[in-house]
Amino acid sequence: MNKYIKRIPIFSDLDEELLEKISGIVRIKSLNEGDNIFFDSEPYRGFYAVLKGLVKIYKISRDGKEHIIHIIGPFNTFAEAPLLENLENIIEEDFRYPANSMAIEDSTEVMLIPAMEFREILRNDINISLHMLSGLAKRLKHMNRHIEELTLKDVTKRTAAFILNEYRKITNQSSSEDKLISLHMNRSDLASYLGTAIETLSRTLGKLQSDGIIEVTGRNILVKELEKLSEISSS
Amino acid sequence: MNKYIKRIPIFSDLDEELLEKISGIVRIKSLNEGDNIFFDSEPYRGFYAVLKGLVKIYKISRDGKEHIIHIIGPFNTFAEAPLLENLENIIEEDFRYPANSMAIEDSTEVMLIPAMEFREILRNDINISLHMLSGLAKRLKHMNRHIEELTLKDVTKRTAAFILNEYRKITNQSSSEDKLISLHMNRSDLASYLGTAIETLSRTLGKLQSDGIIEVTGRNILVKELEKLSEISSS
DNA sequence: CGTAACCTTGATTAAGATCAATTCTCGTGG
DNA sequence: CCACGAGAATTGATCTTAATCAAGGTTACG
Repeated sequence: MNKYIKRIPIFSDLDEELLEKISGIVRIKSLNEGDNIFFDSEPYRGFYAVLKGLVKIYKISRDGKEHIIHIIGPFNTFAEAPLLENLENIIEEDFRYPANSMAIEDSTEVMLIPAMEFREILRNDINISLHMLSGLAKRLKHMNRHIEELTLKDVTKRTAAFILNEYRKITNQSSSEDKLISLHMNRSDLASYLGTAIETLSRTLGKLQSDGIIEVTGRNILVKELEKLSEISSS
Repeated sequence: MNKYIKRIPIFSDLDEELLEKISGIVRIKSLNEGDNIFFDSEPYRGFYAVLKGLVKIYKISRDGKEHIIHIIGPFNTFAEAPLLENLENIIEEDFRYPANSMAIEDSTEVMLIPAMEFREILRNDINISLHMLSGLAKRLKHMNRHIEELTLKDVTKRTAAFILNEYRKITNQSSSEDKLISLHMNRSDLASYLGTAIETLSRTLGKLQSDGIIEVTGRNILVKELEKLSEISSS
């Protein structure tokens, strides 16, 4: 059995037998930065879980620009919607991935959970479906916040909110005094996720640094004034 | 039994006995435009379904401005997230509504599905949870599109996309030749939903009208050039 | 070292927010 | 039935933010 499978929220708390069954249908894929996972409109195979690394979900606009909608980290799932949207019908051909996805870190690992097989499991186990409900609800909440931020806030506020969020992620899991955040991605991806231009992001980070609130070194950010950062993001 | 209950997707296809049970726990509320349903941070009672009319979900930013995140029409549900997010724990006191909600049409009717009672039903019936999964997945998709639009498109494109979407809703349900769309809401709400200012929306609608693409009369919009509208929204 | 990708900084421009002033609409009471 | 007033919508002028265009500077890696 894959050693990471239990750490994926929707599969936690399942009995061994079921976990074995799921382990039997999944496929692991190793990727490097820039490796594609699926393309927009490609036939739907199933959904994914990130085991290691970082994955971006993005769309390409008419003028060829890339726009990142989500960034998915370890033990989070993505692309479940096509599977869940239509659990009754089995007309598999019509299902397509609704966006593109790509690894944005080297040695990223993802797990494919094939749609057909998983649908059967889902229909027979209420626990999984309850877990998935809870997972989707959390995602909804996260997206609500994202929408809120995109409409309510200017680039500086959005950037501060992002850094703050990363900071909290780190301090939550490791109780070390280390306030150093690693972005794990380049300026281009971060700018796209924050809905701004690379140049604007660069200037914004520069401003936050010259104000003594953060210290930027390449892809690392050291938070110096947590209070001020929080103040900016929610003013 | 409430006559509308079967038209709510998550309750469709359930057997009569279960429907009776659900009917027994829900509460109907009649509202007029401007009537509040719940406030941000208010203790969570349960989720809602719109039976008639229109409801907005919104946040108030620090500077006192209102920002509409969703607009919910008949037979759609809202505020399920707090219930689903934490199905195991019963620590009800910590649950709060994550935003405000208000009726934006006269004689709106909503149905409250109380959290405690419904949780029990959900745990015992796999059909409901599968339906809810499918409902949430659709919502996710819709939100994805909304995020996409907010980041990818300028106000004109967003406005065109909105009108196009309303147009399709109408032509899907009634096969009449009537291309007249009713907004069912004032400029302020629409502007907020589209993430722009009232004045900008007004100018944008004016421009689309003077270009002969639509015809605006108060809250009604007549689509004159469907092709061009579609062209604008996706250029 | 050399080159390409990445990042930063500067100057200019465009979209849309904001402020301000009218006009329109509609409900109410004389 | 008309006049009035308030809220809603439009129109105009100005200002701000951030996108775009352009040029250097840094870093990583063969």
